[in-house]
Amino acid sequence: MQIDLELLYKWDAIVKVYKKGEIVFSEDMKANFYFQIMDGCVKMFNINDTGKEFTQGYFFNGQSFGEPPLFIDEKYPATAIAYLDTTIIKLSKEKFLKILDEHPSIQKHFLNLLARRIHSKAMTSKDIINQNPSFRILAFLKAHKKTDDAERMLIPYTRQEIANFTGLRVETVIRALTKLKAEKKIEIKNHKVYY
Amino acid sequence: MQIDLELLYKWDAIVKVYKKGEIVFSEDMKANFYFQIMDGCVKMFNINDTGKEFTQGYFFNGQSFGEPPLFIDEKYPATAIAYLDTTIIKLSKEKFLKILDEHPSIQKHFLNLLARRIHSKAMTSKDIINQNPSFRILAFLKAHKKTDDAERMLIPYTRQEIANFTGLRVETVIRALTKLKAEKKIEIKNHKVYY
DNA sequence: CGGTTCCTTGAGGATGATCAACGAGGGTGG
DNA sequence: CCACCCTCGTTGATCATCCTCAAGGAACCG
Repeated sequence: MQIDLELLYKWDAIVKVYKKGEIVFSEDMKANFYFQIMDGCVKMFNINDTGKEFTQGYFFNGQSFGEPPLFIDEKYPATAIAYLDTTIIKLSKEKFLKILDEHPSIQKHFLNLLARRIHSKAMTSKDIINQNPSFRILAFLKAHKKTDDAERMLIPYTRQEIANFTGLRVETVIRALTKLKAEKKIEIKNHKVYY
Repeated sequence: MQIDLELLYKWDAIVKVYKKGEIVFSEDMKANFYFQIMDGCVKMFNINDTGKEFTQGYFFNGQSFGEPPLFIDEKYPATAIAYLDTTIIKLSKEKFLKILDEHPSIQKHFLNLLARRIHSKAMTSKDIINQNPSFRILAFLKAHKKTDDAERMLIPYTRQEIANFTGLRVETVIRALTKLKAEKKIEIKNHKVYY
């Protein structure tokens, strides 16, 4: 949970429901609001000239997203859409910045949040750029399995979604997964991937 | 300039000179220090299994680098080396965090810094992943020319360095640059690239 | 000058993208 | 309950792009 809901309400935050597929903000738009998910899921992504998607990330219950441009007066580098029907609480940029000023602990919280995001973006870049399909996918699986548990866990993404995260095509993902299965790096049961 | 030198000295920061090519920290190392460049240049990069480099970024006079892991107890995601003979002032993690606690304006400064870094990493990813060589290079040139000036400016990077930034091979960069020159998107005079 | 680093070009090859077709599963409405 | 549809997964064949390898040239520096 990022900012306490009580506090957000006190500052006149408004709650809005986005239908699945609805755009929350678009690439190159000016950033005017702080967004925090109360329920649902949001996807951030880019589309290139040929229509191929690159997924920057998914955000879930309690998480905020699209904050960096609020701090630095830059446009959004990606588009955010509701991946499911999603309830979002939003607060104007000015009030958000004021809350940070008045609550050092919240400011510190965002410092940590942004640090984690940079770290994960740096990891993502190095795990995709210059790497072969199997490596990219394995790195993706590792990153999305927070725990270091030895035991296998179900990966809740479709092959297309994995492709969008890794900059590959579906067919390439499928063929790489088959190879990884043969190498016992993953399991596939009933078309579901376990890592 | 990040943190005032006087303040750093007051907290017993130490100054160290790194010879060109010397490693400041390595990928997967624990983060124990805050680093700020007094003079010189530092490169952050990763090397993949086949020895190919991906450059995460260069840092110059007055800039700090490698801060995110200080906030979140993570290992460094990349290696930092002195690109030139470089003088760096370093402060222990604990004292760095204490300075932030005691100086809200500095904390805010880092919030802005990290926001800028995330933004730029998001841009880099979308400009590399799923994009063709010319597009990647053009995006790189645009990003490294801060000003929006119409006039051309000299790009101070070798073709190999551009390749390392964009995830391409030197030969591919050279061939793409030739094409871009023919399309008048860049100029090349005496082997030097202008954008 | 001699050496080093950087740039350039060509030929050939490998990898992942593309295109096309089909199969499997799950949900919905008649 | 079955038929249909829609999304997701799968496979094979072909293609294009970028990488690789090899060789040599240009610029720069002590």
